[in-house]
Amino acid sequence: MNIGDAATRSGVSAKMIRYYEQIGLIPPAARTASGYRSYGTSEVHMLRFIARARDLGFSIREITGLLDLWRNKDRRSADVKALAQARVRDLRDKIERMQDMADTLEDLANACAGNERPSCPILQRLETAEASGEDSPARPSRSGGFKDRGGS
Amino acid sequence: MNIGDAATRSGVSAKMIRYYEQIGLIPPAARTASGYRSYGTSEVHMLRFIARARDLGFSIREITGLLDLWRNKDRRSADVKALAQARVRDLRDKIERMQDMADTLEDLANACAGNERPSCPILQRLETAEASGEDSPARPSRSGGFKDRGGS
DNA sequence: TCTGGGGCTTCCCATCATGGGAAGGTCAAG
DNA sequence: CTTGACCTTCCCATGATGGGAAGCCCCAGA
Repeated sequence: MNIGDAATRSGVSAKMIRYYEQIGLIPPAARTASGYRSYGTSEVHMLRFIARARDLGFSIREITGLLDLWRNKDRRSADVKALAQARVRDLRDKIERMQDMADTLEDLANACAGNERPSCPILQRLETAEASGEDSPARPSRSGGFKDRGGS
Repeated sequence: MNIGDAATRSGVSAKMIRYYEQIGLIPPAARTASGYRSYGTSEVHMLRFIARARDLGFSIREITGLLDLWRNKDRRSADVKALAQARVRDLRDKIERMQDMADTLEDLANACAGNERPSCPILQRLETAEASGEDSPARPSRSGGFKDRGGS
């Protein structure tokens, strides 16, 4: 089948299939006499594998490793497990920090009166708490200033 | 203080500070007579806010809105509140999707023996699609939303 | 047999956030 | 005054992905 069919069947865009081939993630596809890429079910299979892994947040680099494990008869499940667990740790950590920020943001919203008066108390607190400039931008003398040599 | 100090104090690299200024995320810094950018504590504070938001996966566009929340004091508090609440909803939604993903991966990892034998359900699962629900036919759609920059 | 439209090819460009590095100006300590 | 760390701008690269142009190919319909 042509690349378009392979794309719709695998869920990987034709552009991406060519890209994956170009960077060596997948081997070069067979070509028809006129130069069209030609795919079979095993290629589509592999592309689906890649699509799934991308969906789960694996980077291309990680997928390279997964593909190696997948294609290798001697693959060790421990390697696969370690990869997945690393991703999970990564995600859990990120989720935790996102929850922190969501909570903060929610507090901020709840502290707002939500009327037509300007300024939320928390916003003011944030500003005045830290906004006290100390250094002054070194005023005059030396008219030298600033050259913008030739930029666009 | 100079950009280097601001960078180390905020956790945003000097490169990124200039970039943020260039794209208008932060206002142009004051300049010394010789052209050096000059920062005060409020700028550092703002940069730290940005760093945290970036770390949590907010896009620059989203951070623009978040910054308006606490930087723009002339806003009606109702607007501030609505904006904050919208962000919170977005955040909770993303958290939920990330949790789904983490759960799926964790299940897969737990089902993996993690030994020298080659059978690991993760690989089979990846082969046969359906990691966590129906998969949409021709729509690649890289699990919407959160960015996964800089991982393990 | 011709023709039109859609699919295929490669190539270049854009994105977003980030970093590397070059070429040159500035500053502060020795 | 020299030196080395720091700053300035500008250009280029990355990783994944998409957009689009120029040109070739294939098949169905007239």
